[in-house]
Amino acid sequence: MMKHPDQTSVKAWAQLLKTHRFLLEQVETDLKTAQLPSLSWYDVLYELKCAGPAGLRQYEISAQILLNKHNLSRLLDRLQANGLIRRESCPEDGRGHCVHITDTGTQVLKKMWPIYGSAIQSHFSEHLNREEVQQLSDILLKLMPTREK
Amino acid sequence: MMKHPDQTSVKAWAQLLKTHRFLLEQVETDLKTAQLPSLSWYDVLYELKCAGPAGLRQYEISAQILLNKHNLSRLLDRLQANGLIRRESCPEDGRGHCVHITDTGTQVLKKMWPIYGSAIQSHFSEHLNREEVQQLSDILLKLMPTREK
DNA sequence: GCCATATAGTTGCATATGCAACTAAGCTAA
DNA sequence: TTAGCTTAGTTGCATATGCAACTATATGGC
Repeated sequence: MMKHPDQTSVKAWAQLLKTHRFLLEQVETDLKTAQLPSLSWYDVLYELKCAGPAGLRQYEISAQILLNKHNLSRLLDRLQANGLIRRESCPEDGRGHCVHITDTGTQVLKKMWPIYGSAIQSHFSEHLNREEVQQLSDILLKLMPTREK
Repeated sequence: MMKHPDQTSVKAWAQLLKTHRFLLEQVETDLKTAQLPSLSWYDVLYELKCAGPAGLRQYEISAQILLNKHNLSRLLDRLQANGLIRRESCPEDGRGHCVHITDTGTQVLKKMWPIYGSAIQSHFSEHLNREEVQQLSDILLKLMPTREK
């Protein structure tokens, strides 16, 4: 026997989908207008930047940005073709690759942030007060799986 | 001069993207497992169902589900090819079409809801209390453009 | 060591999306 | 009326995504 959600929950869910779609479109448009790559590129470059010189394995990036491995593989192809990342063979695991951000990649990341940041500001933060931002963040976090050790 | 978002806002924004991606994947998987069509089909069918016998113009659907016209056009192609909707020429406007849901479409919608509903329940509502659901809904709504008359 | 099985990543194919150009019909105003 | 602009919807092309099958290496039991 399946439990079904109440009306309020359904509305909230629908609102989540709709608002997300709306905001994403705004932000992507801002990036495109500034002739910058899309968010998915930013995500990968950002993770690699945070990882530092050690780089990341593909499955780590995959887990981090919630993109499945086949799509990540091809996203990395594109990034590599544009010289923003480098794949190196992995000493500890012959199957895998260590992915590193290149200098060009770092520069692209630097160029993207002002636009991306101000898009977040103007489409998102500007419409909420401190408390709302915090509440939203907390609630969304509760919907994600708890990371077991 | 561009204003930039504070750290908390950026975290909340990132959480929005991530949680959305995570939940969508869960729900789509549930639908696929039950051998049902994807959410985008549901969205269209649902809007048409609500519209009743008068049907909807494509631009109305487009505005409602925030899907641009070219993609909607092809989504409708697929729905029509599967016999779930009907496009009729529009008496008031020779350029446009009136889109109607078929009986088959209504049946598909009916079959989808139990799965979709219980997916919303298990991946979404179940993890939040009443107050959180309401807060989330309200906050998300504030991020959407205010419908001017 | 050797087999079965699991994991990392890639590739082929079908489908979905974004963008720009297009057709066709309505609207406005001289 | 008709010329110029706008709107509704479709189509071609490039790109992105999902799914399943594949290669290659690693791991665990015997």
